[in-house]
Amino acid sequence: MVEDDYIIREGFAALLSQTPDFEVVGAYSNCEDYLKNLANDRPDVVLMDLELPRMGGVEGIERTKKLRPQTQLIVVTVYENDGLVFKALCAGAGGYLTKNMPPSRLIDAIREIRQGGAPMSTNIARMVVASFQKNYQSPLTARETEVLERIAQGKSYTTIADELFVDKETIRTHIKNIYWKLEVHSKAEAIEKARKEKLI
Amino acid sequence: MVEDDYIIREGFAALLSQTPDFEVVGAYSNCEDYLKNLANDRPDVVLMDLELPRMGGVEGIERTKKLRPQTQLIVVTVYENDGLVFKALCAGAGGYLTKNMPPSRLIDAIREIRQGGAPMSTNIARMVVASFQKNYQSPLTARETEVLERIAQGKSYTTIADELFVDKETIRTHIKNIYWKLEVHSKAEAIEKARKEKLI
DNA sequence: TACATTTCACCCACTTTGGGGGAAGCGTAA
DNA sequence: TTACGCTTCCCCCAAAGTGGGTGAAATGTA
Repeated sequence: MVEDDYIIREGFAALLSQTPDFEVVGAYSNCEDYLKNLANDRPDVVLMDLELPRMGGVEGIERTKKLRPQTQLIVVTVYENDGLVFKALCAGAGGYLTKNMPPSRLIDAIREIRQGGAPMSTNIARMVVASFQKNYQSPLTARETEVLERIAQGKSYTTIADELFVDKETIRTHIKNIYWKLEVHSKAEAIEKARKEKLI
Repeated sequence: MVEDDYIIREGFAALLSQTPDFEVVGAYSNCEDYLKNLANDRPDVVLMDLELPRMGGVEGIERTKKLRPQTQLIVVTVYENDGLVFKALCAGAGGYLTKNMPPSRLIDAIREIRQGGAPMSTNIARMVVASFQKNYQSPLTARETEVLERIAQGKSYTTIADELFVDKETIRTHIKNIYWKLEVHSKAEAIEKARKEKLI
């Protein structure tokens, strides 16, 4: 466990220690000490806070996965901020809980991740699923979206024209209209804006 | 509810009907009939099977979201296939359950999605979270990965060179090495392969 | 009828791309 | 020490791609 708040850390440790089949092999207040002992502690599951002194939790997750890939990490934090959630998951977190949960949820979550699951708080799960879904009120037409998706795959105008069975000039017209609608002037800008607004 | 198996459909309908606060406004064996009655039924939550005669479940989800965006959909299926799961979520599913669950899970899931959650079976949640994570044994170096990520953002060699504070020629060398390692000969192929193998 | 969408055409100038070659400095591991 | 991989930079070439401009016809829909 890595958690800088003494009260919470000891509380969790006490809870887990008295649970059958659970053993707390380490409880640290910062990532540096935790990583130093990672090879010795050999944890199955790590509970990781994100707001930590010096090295942040996301970097702690990354380093853990590099040093000991089989380690499972569950983020336990107060942050429900989009960016942080996805950074933590990309870094290798296998679960994400917010601190407003009943303590029993922690026990369940650890069992769940050991059984091949991905324990998440309600809101986090929704954010994760929503990240797959497109914006339903796009300024782009169906055809333009189709073109932009292929642009985002790195395809050239010629390739796209062949795939859609139209002339290269048609694709160029679509691109011009896309740029005008998105108020951009290049592929990179268009892709960035489209991804940000979930148009593709 | 859209479910082509009579036994399952009637079983679920019976279960839900006798649960307090729940009302079954429609139980269909195919998407066509379901969509025809969608405006009339005005469901809060739809349980959607994926293997259906004629129109598939994924298209059913898409059409539902276009006709009535506020509708919440939970996929209930036997398929745990990667492709289908992500297609369903991209199409607009807000939850995904596999049929090997206890019936009580269905009730919980409907309550969960109404409270802003995203109910998922254990394995599905893991697949979804895993989709954010990179391949830890990439053939590419850190620098090459950095370059390829920017290529996938549609940036030109010149732009990438400026961002990384190196010469355009350096980027060209990296690209050549990336192409050689991935055994590809163009941007589009490199992006496709890198995304497929989760190198970026 | 008016409008949006989709399709195609031609002009220009500039950049990008993929492929070939070579090389120097750096650190690490055999 | 040697060898290797990584990162950096340089040169050549030809083909293709890109962004911007203007115009227009066919379709369907409100």
